[in-house]
Amino acid sequence: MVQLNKRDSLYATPPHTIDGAARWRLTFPQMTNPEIPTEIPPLYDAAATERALYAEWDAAGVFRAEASRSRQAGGDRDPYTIVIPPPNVTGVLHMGHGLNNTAQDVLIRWRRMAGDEALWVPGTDHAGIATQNVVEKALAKEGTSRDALGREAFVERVKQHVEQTGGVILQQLRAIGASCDWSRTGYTFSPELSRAVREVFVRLYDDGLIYRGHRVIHWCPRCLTSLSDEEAEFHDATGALYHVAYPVAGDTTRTVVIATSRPETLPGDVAVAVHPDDARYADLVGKMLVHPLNGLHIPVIADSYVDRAFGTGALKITPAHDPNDFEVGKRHQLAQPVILTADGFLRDDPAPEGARTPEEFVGLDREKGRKAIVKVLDARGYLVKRDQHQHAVRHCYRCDTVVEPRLSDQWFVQMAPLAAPALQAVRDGTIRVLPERWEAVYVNWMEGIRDWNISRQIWWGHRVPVWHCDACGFEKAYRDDPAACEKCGGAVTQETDVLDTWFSSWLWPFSTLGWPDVDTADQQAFYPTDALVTAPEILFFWVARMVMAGYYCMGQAPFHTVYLTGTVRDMQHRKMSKSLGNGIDPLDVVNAFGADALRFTMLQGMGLGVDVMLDPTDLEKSFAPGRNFATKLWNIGRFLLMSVGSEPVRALGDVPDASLTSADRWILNRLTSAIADCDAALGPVRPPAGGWPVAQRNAGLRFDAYVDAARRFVWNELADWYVEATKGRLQQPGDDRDVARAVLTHVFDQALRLLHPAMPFITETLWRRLPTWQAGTFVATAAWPRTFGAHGGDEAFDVARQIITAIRQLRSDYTIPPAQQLQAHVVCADARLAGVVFGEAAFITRLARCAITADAAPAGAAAHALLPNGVELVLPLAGVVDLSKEIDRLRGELANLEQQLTALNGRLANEKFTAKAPPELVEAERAKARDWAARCEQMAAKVRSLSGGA
RNA sequence: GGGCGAAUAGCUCAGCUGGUUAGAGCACCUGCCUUACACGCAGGGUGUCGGGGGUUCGAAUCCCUCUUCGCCCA
Repeated sequence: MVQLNKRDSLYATPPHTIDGAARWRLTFPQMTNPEIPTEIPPLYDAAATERALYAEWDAAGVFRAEASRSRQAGGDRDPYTIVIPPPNVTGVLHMGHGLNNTAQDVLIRWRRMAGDEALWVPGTDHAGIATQNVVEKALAKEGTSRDALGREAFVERVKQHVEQTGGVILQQLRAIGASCDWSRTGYTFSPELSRAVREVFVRLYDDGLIYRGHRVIHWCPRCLTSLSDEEAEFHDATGALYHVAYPVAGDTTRTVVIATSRPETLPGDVAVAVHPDDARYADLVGKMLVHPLNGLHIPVIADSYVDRAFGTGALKITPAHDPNDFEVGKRHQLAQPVILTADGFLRDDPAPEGARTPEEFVGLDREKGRKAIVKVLDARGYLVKRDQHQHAVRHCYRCDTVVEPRLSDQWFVQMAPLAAPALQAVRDGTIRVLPERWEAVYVNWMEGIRDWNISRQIWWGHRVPVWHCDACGFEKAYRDDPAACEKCGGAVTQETDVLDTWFSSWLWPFSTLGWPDVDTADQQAFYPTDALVTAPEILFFWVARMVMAGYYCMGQAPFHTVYLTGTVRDMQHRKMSKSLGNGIDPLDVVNAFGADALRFTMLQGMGLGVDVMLDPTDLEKSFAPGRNFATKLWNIGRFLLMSVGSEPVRALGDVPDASLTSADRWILNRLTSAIADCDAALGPVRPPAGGWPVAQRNAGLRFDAYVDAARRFVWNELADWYVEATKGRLQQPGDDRDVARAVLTHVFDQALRLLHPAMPFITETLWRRLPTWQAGTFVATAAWPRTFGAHGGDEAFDVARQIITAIRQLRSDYTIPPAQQLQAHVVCADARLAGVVFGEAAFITRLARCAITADAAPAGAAAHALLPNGVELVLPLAGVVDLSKEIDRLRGELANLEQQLTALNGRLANEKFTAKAPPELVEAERAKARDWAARCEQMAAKVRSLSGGA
C-alpha cells in the first residue's frame, strides 16, 4: 500500500487496489498522436506502448540488415555482426537471457545508430538431450516409451513437440526489445544448418580428425547417453573412503588394504596396483590376492600412476569403471569386466573361473549395491575402516544424476590440431576476452585440450553420417546417404548415435550465414562477426569450440571480442534456478515496470565481471533504479516537450553563438562530455588491423558506465539544472525564448539518442514527440550523437549553481521552510565576479527562492557562507540564527579547512616531495594551498568580525 | 590437489598506469504535495578502504603475509 499523493486521485482506481505494479497497468489513451504535445499523459504506460512499437519497428524493417550495404560486399558501411547464443528451442526466457540479450541489444542498437550495417542473428538450438528428456517424460506418462515407438516415430514425435512449443523464447525476446534480424532466424536442426553439421563431420572424418574410440567415458544412467567432459560437472560431496582388506593368496597372515570411495565397483576389480617404488608392497608385486567378495585371484601390479600418499597407497583396479584404471589396465593387459548395466544396476560379467558379481548383488542399483557390499565386507571382517572423504563427483549437467564412468565405443574429435590456431588467436590479440581473467582460463583449457566425445546415445539430433558395409566392413562418412557399399555393393548400415548439440552450435557464426555454400552474400558481408556475448559457463562448451571451428572451416576467427556476462543471483548470492525457485520471470518485470526498466536496471548492475543481484521476493525494490529513471525520463520529456510546444524550432546551428546564454553553453558542454563518456564506456568497436593492442584489450563494454553517464546527464544536469534554468526564459516571448527552445530540443533529442540502446521503447515514444520529428523516422535509426567543441562562457552558470547550493544548504541547516522567500546579501571582492553573479540573479532567485542584493547586510543575526571562489553570502535571519551557534558552525568549517591546509603545507614543506613529485603536481598543490589559505583568512576574518560584533 | 580472482558506506559496486577533502545506485535520516515528476524535490556520508608488515616524499591503489569469500580445472 503506497501513500497516495494528490495527483493519484485523478487517475487511480480506489486506493486499496493500488500497488506499484498495478499503477503501471492503468490505461491511458493511445499515445500515437505526437502532434499534440500538450496531451502527453502524466504516466508512461509501458504495456500499452511497447508491443505496438516493436511491431512498428519490425514492419519498417529497422532491424533488417542488407548484405549489399556492408563494406565487405561493396557497400559503404562497416558491418557489425553479433550472433545470439542460441537458446534451447523449447526453453523459456529467464533472467540470464534478459541480461545477456540486453547487452547484445545495446551493442547492436548503438552500432546501428552509429551508421554500421548492424546484424544480430537470432535463433535456437535443438538441445538434444534436454528435448529428448522432455518428450520421453511425456511418453512415460502415456504409458509408452521411445523404444516402443521406434526411432522414426519418436523423432517425429519430438519434431511435433518442438513445433508446438518451440520458438516461444524468440517471441519473448521481442518483449524485452531485442532488435534481431528475424528474417535470418537460425535453428541448429533446420535442413540448412544440418547440412553444415554433416559437411564439417565429413571434412573432419576425411582429415582423420574424427575417430571411434573404445574408452571409459562419462555416462548418464538416467539419460542413457554419454556426455562430454564439459557436460559432466563436478560437484563437491562428502562421501566415505572405505578401507578394504584383500588377503594374500596362500599367506593367511597378510592382507593388502586398499582405499576406495566406490565399493560397489569391487566386483569389477581385476588387480590391485601399488607404486613401483613403494617399499611397503615391493615384495607383493606379482603375487595374487583373494578378492574379498568373489574369491577370484587377482594380481598385485606395479604402476607409477598410483599415488602413494592417497589412502593406503594400494589401489584397486577396475578398468571398465574408471578412466584411469582403464589406462592402467591397458598397460597391464588386464580384463575389462563391465559390472554395471547402462541404467546403473549391478550385473555379472563372469571370469573364466567364475562369477565376479555374487548373485545376491545382481540387480541392485548403485546406491543399494554399495550398502549391500559394504555390509557383507563388514560382516566378513574385510572392512578395515571407513573415513569421511571430501571429493568431487561428476553429475549430468542436464539431470544432475551422478555420472557413471562407462566403457563403450564413442566418436571423438581429435582436438589438438584444432586448438592450435584458437590458442594463438587469444595469445596474439586477434581475439580478446573480457573480463581479462577469462583469457587465462581459456588458454589453460586450450593448452590441456582433450579429445571431444561427440556421440550421444539418443535419437534427437544429427545422426552420425557414417555407414558401414554389412558384407565387407568398409566404413566411410558421407555427405549424401549411400545406397550400397562403394567397395563391394553390399548393404550398408548407418551409425545409430547422434551428435552432441554443441557439434552444431560450434558452427553457428557461419552456418547461420549460409555455410557450407561458399561466399554467400551474407558470409561475405558479415563474417567474421564482431562481439560474442554469453555466460562464462559455456566458454568451453561453445565459445572455444566456435573459435576452433571458425579457423577450421573459414580460415579465420569467428569474432574479435568475447564478452562474458555476470550471473544473475538472488540476495543470498545463489544463482537463480528453477529447482531453487528463486528465479524472476523477465516477463513479469516487463508487465509490471516495462522492458526499459528491466533493461536499465540490468545494465546499471552490469559491471565488468560483476554478478547482478536481484531480490525475487521484491521486484519493486530490485527494479527501482530502472523504474525510477524511466519515470523520470518520461516526466522530463513531458514537461520539456510541453514547454517547447509545437511551434517551429530553430536548428541549433541556426542560433548565433552570441545568443547562447551561459546556461545554454553549460548544458551543451555537459552534453558533449556525456557523449564522450558514453563512447568511452562502450569502447573501441573493432580492433585495428593486426589485432587488439594491449592498451585496448580491456577497454570498453562497460555497460554500467554507459548508462551511468547518460543517466547523470539527463537527470542531474538536464533535469536538475538546465530545465530549471529555462523555466523563466520560456515564459517570456521573444528571441531568447526561441534560443532556449532550440537548445532544449537539441539537447533532449541527443539525450534520447544516447539512451536509446539502453531504453529503446520510452526513448522512441518521446523522440517522435519532438517538434523536429519527421513522420516515418525512428530514433532507432537516427545518427548516434557526436561530440563537438566546447562552448566558452559557461562559468557564470557554474557560479550561480554554487550560490544556489550554498543557499539551500543554509536553508537546510537552519530548517527554513522551502517556501519561505529569503534575501541574500552577496559580497564579491572581485567586480567581474559580481557582474557574473548578478547576471544570473533571476535564476538564483527562482531556484533558491532567495533574492540577491549587493547591498550591505543589515545588522543582526545572519547565516553566512563563503564559497571557494571568494564570494560571500549573508542571509539575515534574525530570530532564527543564534549568533554564537553560527560562530561555532563557521569555526568548525574553518578548523576543518585549516586541518587540510596544514597537511597540505606540510607536504609542500617537504623537500623530498617538491624534489621528487612531478612539477605539475607540485604547482597544482601550491595553487590549492594559496586558495585554501585565502579562504581560511576570509573565514577567520568573518569569525572575528562576528565575535567582535557580538 | 593445481590455477585465478575478490575483500572499499547497511546492500551491490566505481575508484585507469601510486598524488581527489574516498564516490554512485539502492537503503537510511531531516525537511518539503515548491503548478513535469512523492517512482519526486532539497539537504545529509552514516567509511579503521579485511588484519599485519614493507616499498615510497606520498598507498584504497605496488610488494609480502595472514584471514575470509568466490570462480575455473583435476
